[in-house]
Amino acid sequence: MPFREIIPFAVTNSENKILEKLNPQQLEAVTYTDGPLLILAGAGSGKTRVLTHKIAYLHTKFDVPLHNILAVTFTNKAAKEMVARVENLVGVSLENKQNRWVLTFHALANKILQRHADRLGYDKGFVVYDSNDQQSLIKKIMSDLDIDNKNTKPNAVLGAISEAKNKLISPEKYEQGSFFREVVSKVYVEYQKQLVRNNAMDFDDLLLNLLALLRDNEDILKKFQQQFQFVLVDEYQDINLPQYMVCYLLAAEHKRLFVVGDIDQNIYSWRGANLQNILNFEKDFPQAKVILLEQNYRSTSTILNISNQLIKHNKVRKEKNLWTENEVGEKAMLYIANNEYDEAEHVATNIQRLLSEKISPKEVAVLYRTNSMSRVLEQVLTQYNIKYRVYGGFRFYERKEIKDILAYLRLVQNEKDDVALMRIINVPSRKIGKITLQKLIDEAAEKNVHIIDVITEDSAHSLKIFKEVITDLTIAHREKNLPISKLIELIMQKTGYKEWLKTEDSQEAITRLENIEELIVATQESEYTLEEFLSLSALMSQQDEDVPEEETVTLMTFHSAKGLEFDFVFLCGFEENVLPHSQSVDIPEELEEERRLCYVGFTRARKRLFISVASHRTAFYADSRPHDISRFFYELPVENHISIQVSRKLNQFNHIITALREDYLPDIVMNAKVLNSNKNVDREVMDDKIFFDYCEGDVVKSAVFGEGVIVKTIGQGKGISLQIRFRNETKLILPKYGKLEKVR
DNA sequence: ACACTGTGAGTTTTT
DNA sequence: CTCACAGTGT
Repeated sequence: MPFREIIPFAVTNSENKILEKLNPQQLEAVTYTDGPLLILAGAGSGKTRVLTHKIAYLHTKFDVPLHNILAVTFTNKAAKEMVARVENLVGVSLENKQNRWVLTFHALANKILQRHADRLGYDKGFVVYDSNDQQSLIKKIMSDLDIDNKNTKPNAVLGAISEAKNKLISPEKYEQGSFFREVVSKVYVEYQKQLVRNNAMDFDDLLLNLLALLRDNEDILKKFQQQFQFVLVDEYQDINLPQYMVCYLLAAEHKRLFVVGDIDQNIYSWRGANLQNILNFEKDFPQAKVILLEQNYRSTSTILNISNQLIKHNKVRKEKNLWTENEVGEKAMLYIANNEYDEAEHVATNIQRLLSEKISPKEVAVLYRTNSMSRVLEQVLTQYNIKYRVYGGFRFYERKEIKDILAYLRLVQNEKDDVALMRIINVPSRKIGKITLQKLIDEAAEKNVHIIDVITEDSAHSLKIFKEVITDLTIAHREKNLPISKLIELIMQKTGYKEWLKTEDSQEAITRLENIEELIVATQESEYTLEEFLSLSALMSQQDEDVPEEETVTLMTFHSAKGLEFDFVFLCGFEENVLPHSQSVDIPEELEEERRLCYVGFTRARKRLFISVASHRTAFYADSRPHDISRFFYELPVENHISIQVSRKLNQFNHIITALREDYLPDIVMNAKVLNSNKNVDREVMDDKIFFDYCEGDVVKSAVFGEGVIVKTIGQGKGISLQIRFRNETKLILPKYGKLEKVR
């Protein structure tokens, strides 16, 4: 029976508040309750709004208790925001975490499993292993199995195992077929065994175990199916197979599964997110209703047109037509820089200009494809005195000292946690070296017990002391029921960690102490049990940390920008082999993902887009290499949408300019000094190759061939060609085409 | 046990 | 180039 017929209510005032200001499609999406619903929500079309209003609507109109509504997101940040917005709408606090079911997939799994893990053979207080813990366990296993970790890298093995897990392939069913897969297969079996032995789950296990729990325990499944009368899922395009199955199972009873997603914003398929789940929604749920949210409230029509044109080139998608009533706004700017420093200076000067126009730095974001690109930007922004914050770098909970303290806490809570023990048995130094530890590991493996168990009366003094400390802490925790902050202080004291850092007396040690102090303060306010705190800290990322609201510009990767929006967005490195990334250009599916990534970048901007290209870029070890403009450029509407500007440091024979000028000449604004290059040549232009006085015997450096000596010069000025002897070969080079630097 | 040196590898990363 | 780690030397 359709849900709305069960409990008809009159329209109330609060309901009005919830439903007003929604457009017709949003209204339909919010009020539809009859069955499975797929909401295809374009960028900036009010997807979070629909989700939160839907929860509020169900609660207010039908009196559905909030704990009967499950809302799943991918990030803590999204969950947090959703909670805040629902609270605001219904005027009720969702404070009670027991009854709050607006959370991430992993938090959902953790919450259910902490209650029922015994059904799967785990103890109650299992711990969650983060990627660092995973890595150390894999390394330990590979060393146990005598696998050479030079040729087979632990990280690659871990990746393969995770991939298998996401495809629901168990260790037993893992197909071998190659040397690498053989290794993975062996490690996988052992890895899984040891996780269970350590009473630990990795991120993938959380989902797999939740799935197993629901699949194999009718009573538990029924209980949650009945509890969750409504299941809402955010970012459905990013869902993987286990997540999909969890949703399917939980919603099987009431069939009220409401999912929101945007195929064009799937950028995590390399982590197991599978577009098929959203593409097949209507097949999986034949009675499903589909609603398209196509009105964009975020960006200018210029930005939207550019984005739409780009994403049209993808084959794997569902056609939609994102439109807006917003104004046309300013044209996007495409800046062609000489190199990455030039690019960064362009970014910095433009930010400076924006800030001088009283624009808040919080409304400015600088996006790039790879983290390594942030270095030059940071350097130049610092020079320009522009305050910035790099989003996504190190997580607080990933700092060494924090992980050490957490490892102690974990050991106190679960002495089976061998990975935690291995981490801190010699931190601070107790003169327990690799050899000693390896002996313990081997002995434990032999007797099939945990490392701590093989430390006995007969063990070395240092080992006994260590075990004693852990036992003391455990007793203190169990019997005195200490709050976590007090327990951390006790750990600092008893383990000598505090003493160790204090005697070190370096700036680094001081920072570490401060970080631990911060952790103590943070835990003072929480009422979590140790168990809850530990799983929570593993499921936390830096995006969730409460960073004091500062007036700074934001730097981040395209990936981390998803879900955010800014008035002004700078997209750096709009180049072949950067965006699309070199490792994606040959694979059609990955190329489409790169295009989606670019689309995500574009659609972050509300008011104006600044795109930049560096005609030369230094990557890692290599010399500065010529880069071509991204193929995506040729997919954009340039006329009326993009104004192209060229750095004064470039000459008109630059490879990018030559490639572009026929088509785009009218749009290109070359710097006057370059166009009038014969007069008034300034230093920057002098530095550039075509005005160079080349002589025989000069040593020059080519980006492609390295250093060489000029053997012969032919011609003069711009048209000069040079015969150059490089290390292994002699080449005829026309300096106007390739980058050539004078060495001496 | 620890410090030093040489080698190799280096997209993206919601949890 | 720069970081991480394995291997060597004291």
